[in-house]
Amino acid sequence: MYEKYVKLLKDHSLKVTSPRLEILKFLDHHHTHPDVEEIYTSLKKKHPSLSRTTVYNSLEILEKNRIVQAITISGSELRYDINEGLHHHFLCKRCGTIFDIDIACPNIDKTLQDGHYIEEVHGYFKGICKDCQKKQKGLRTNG
Amino acid sequence: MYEKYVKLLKDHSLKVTSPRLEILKFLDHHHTHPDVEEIYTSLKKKHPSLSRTTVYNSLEILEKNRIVQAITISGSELRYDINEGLHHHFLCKRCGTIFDIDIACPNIDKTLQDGHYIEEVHGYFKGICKDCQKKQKGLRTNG
DNA sequence: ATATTAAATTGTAATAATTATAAATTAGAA
DNA sequence: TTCTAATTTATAATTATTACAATTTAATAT
Repeated sequence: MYEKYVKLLKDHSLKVTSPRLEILKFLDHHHTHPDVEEIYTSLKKKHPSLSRTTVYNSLEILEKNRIVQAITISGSELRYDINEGLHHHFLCKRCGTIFDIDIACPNIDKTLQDGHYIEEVHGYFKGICKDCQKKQKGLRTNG
Repeated sequence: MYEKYVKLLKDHSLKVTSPRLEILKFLDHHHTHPDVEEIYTSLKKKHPSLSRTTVYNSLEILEKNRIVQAITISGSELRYDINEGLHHHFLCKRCGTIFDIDIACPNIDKTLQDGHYIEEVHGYFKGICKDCQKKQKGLRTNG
């Protein structure tokens, strides 16, 4: 059940603790880019001893080890994602949903340019998602 | 002196007020991607009646009108930039400096893909800037 | 198995960034 | 010049995050 996450932690010489395992499992099962509060609230139900601080601490160390990724696309709070393969993100300004998008980006490979060494690449796209466009069209036709 | 900014505001049917003019002038003269506090503190010196809330409000309306751009690369606070031509940003993890970078990105033109309509593109790159790399090398050679 | 210890977890309090609110002021139209 | 809606201002409230100190625990050595 948890072997996958145990291995992930051990491979990074991190201690295997239940908050870490639960957070990894949650992110692995919920690719909705949840914020800290969502992760905390969800896990708290089954693990009442969990502390919000632990969620912050765990996510920080998981991020430093590149196991999870923090996304700043919303501007107000950090959103988290299991880090499996580089991909970009699209935020719908209307419904707030964050979609994974995997379009090719020539700048993705860690290159030097201007002499700056690139370790991370974040592509954030914002606009109106497919579903919200549909809703809008429907309203227009009827109005 | 301020004609340029007066025109910008009028072209967007925004009222011409001195906070707005001062903020635009400041961003036009300081391409350092300042946060709200830096803008507020700097302007407060010459305009003691200025309120922090006004800086927030003004930046919000300027952003909605695409006159300025809010950057979320740092993750902790919003950083602002005059919106002249699409370009990307590089954050140095060591010194915190945000550099403008203008590398080509094929995804920049407002395209549809997956059916999502793109209105904004933000390319954030993080790593170690040229200067910080130099410093590091110097230390290594001497130690 | 047990003891040991550094690391992790927990709960609370503090901080920092942002937003809400309501009164006073002001830009721009009439 | 008057009028009105929009803007500015100051303060209070909220939200996300970090600091801190006490308790607990994972992993190692005994």
